[in-house]
Amino acid sequence: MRNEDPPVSTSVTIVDIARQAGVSIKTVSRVINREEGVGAETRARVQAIIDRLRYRPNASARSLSSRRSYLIGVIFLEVGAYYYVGQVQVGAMRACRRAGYHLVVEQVRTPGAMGGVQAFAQSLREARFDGVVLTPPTCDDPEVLAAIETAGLPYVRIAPDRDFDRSPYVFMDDRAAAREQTLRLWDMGHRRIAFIDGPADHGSAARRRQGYVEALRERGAEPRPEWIVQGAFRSLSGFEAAEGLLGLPEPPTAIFAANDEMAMGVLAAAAKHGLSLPGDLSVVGFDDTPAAEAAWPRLTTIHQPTAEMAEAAVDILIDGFGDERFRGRTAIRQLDYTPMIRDSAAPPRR
Amino acid sequence: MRNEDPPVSTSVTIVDIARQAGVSIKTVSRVINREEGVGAETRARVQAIIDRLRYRPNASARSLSSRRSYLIGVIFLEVGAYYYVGQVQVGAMRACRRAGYHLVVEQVRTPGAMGGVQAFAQSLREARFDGVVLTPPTCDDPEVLAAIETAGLPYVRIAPDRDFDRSPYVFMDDRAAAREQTLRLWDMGHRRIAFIDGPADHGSAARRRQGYVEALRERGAEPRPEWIVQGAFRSLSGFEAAEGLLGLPEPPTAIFAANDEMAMGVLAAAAKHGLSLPGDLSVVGFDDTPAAEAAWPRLTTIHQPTAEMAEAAVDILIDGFGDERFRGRTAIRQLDYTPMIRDSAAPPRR
DNA sequence: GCGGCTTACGACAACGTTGTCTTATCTAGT
DNA sequence: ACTAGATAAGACAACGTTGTCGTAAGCCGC
Repeated sequence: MRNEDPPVSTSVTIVDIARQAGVSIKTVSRVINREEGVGAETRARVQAIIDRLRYRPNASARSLSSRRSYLIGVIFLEVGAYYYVGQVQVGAMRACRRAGYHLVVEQVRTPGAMGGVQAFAQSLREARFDGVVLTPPTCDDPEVLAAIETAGLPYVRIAPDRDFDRSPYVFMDDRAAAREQTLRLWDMGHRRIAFIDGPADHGSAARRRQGYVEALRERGAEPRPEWIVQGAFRSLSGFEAAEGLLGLPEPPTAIFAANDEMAMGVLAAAAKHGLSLPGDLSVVGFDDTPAAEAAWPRLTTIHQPTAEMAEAAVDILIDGFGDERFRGRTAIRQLDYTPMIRDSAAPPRR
Repeated sequence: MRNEDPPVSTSVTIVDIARQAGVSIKTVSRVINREEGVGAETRARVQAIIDRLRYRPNASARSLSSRRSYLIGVIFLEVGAYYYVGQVQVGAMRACRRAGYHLVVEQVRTPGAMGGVQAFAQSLREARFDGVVLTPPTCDDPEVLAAIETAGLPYVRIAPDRDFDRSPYVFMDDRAAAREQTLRLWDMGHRRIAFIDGPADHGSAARRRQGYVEALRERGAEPRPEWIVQGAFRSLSGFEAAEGLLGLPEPPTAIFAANDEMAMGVLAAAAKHGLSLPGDLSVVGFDDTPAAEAAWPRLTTIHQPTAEMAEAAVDILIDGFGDERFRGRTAIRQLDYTPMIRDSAAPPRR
C-alpha cells in the first residue's frame, strides 16, 4: 500500500484502464456502468485500477455515444431575487448529485438580450439536456411548453396551473393552505381581511387567492374587491399594497399576503403608520422564508416544501428516463404544507 | 417563401446540411464556427440551409472533438437562501448566454450527502467544465482551490481574500465602502457605533470590519470589543446580535450590519424594543437587497454590483480560453460600490 | 458425446463533431 | 508563360465512450 498515486492527472481514459487490467474496453465500460456480464473477480480487478488511477469517464464521449448528457436543466422565468429560486436549486441539486447528474440553470427571460422564447429554445436544443424541470410561472407558458415538446425533451413541472395531464408534475395544495390560513384569521375574530395577490401569471398566487375567497364564503362573507389588491411577489409591492389598504376609509384588521416577501413589505408599511402589531393589525404570509422568522413580530406563515418539491421533480424525471415513452407516465406527487403559527396574527383589538 | 418548415426535428446533423448544400461537412463546420476559408457565396448558401433546417450542432460531439464543453461552473459553498447567490447567477448567465455557454451550478457542501470536497472534486472532473467561477467564501478554501488546480481547470474568483496572484479575480473595495459608511455615521454625530460581523470564513465580512475599525481610528476612537459582535449573514443572527447590543449597559446609537439581511434582523429587534428609528437608533447595512428598500425606515446601505462582478468574472474566464496558459494572465477587475443613502440613519437624538 | 443453454468477454462500428493535412483553383509577379 | 503564394474546399483520422453482435468456454441433460 505504498503511496504510488499516478502523476498529475493527464486525463486517463478507458483505454488505459483496459490495458492495465488486461481486458477489453467494453468490459471496463460494463464495470463503470454496473452492467452485468462481468465476473466478480474481473470486476474487482478493474474497479481497483479505476480507483487507483482515479479514472472518471469523459462526459462528452459518454453522452455522444449514449445519447444521454447527464445534464438536467432547471428553468426559471428569471433567476435571482426570489428565495424560491434558491430553494428549488437546493432540492434539484440534491437529487442530481444522488444520481450523478449535473444541474444547468436556464432562464427564459434574459434582460437585455435579444430574442425571448426563441433564443431560449435554441439554447435548449443545443444544450442536450436529458430533461428539464419547469418552475412557475414558466411551467404554464404555452410557448415554452411548445418549445420543449418540439425538442422532444421530457419535463416535469413544479406547481403548474393547467394542462395537468400534459406532463408529470409535483404540487402542494396552495388553495387549501390559503383557505386554512384565512379561516384561522376569521376564527380569531377578524372580519375585515385583505388579500395581497401575486403576479397575474402566477398560478399558485391565483390558487392562494381562491383559498382566501373560499374561506370567506364558507363563513358567509362575500370578499370585497377593494380588499383584494394586486401585488408582484416583491417586498416593495407588498409595502405599496399595504399603504393603499391602510388608507382605506374602512381599513382591514388583517392582511394576508400571498408570499412572505410581500408580507415583509406590509410589516414595513405598518411600522411607517405607527401601528402596533399584531394588536392593530394582523399580518400573515406564505412560504416561510428565513426572514419571516427574524421579523418582528415573527411572521405567521405557511411553510412550503420548495426544496423537496424540486427534489421530487428531478427524481420523477430521472426515474422516467428508463421508460420508452416518458410522456406515457403521468406521475404526480403532492407534498404537504405546514402552517407556521408565530406572532404576527392575533385577535383584533376591540 | 412558402412555409415549408421541416417536419418535427428528428435531430438534423452536420451531414444533412453538408449534403443539402453540396459541400463537405468540414465546410459546414467552418460556417458554424465562423472560421475563415469559406467563400462568401458558399457561406451564405450553407447558412441559409442551417437556418431553414434549424440545425444546431450537437454539443456532446463538438465537445468531445474540440475538448471544449461550453459549460461553465459557478461554485457556491451552499446554494439557496442568500440573495447574493441569485445575483451571481444573473450576471454569470448573462455573460454565458452572450458567448454561447451554459451555466452549471455546483455546491461544495451538500447537506446530507457523503464526502465533502472529495465528492465535489469528483463531480468536477466528470463534468468537464471549460472553467469555473468561485464565490466567497469557497474562493478561499485551500482544499477546493487545490482540487480545481489538480483538475487543471481555469478559474476566476469573485472577491477572494488571499493568494491574489493565484488566479484572475474580480472584486469591490469592501473596506473602503465600510469605512465611508462608518465615517458617515460618525460625522452625523454617532459616537457609539456597533458592528455586526459576518461569518469568520468570509473574507468580505472581514474587510468590512476592517473598514469599520479603520474609520473609528481615523476619528481617534478605539473600537470597543463589546460593540463588535459575531453574526452569520442571516437575518436571525442580526436579530440576536442586536438583542445583545441593545441590552448593553451603554447601548450603541448606531448599528452597522455587515450585510442587509442582518440589518433587517436589527430592524426587527429594534421594533421589538419599541425603538423609534432612526431617532433612537440608526441602522445601516451592506449589499442593497430589494428588501432593504421596502423596509421601514428604508435602509441606508451600500449597493454592491454583484451581478456585474459575476458577469465580469465569466467574461475574463471566456476571454482567457483563447490563451495557451490561462494561469499566465492574472486579470483583475475592480467594480465600484454605490452608497444608498436612505432613511435608516440620522443624527442621534440628544 | 452431442446439442442447447448460459455466462463472460471481446471486436468493431457507431455517435457528430473538429483538427490536420492535402489538393485544386485563382491571382500576382516576373 | 511559368512559378510562388494565397484562397477555398475536401478527405480522413481523431475524440472516448456505448451498443450490437459474435464467440469461446463451461454446464446441463440425456
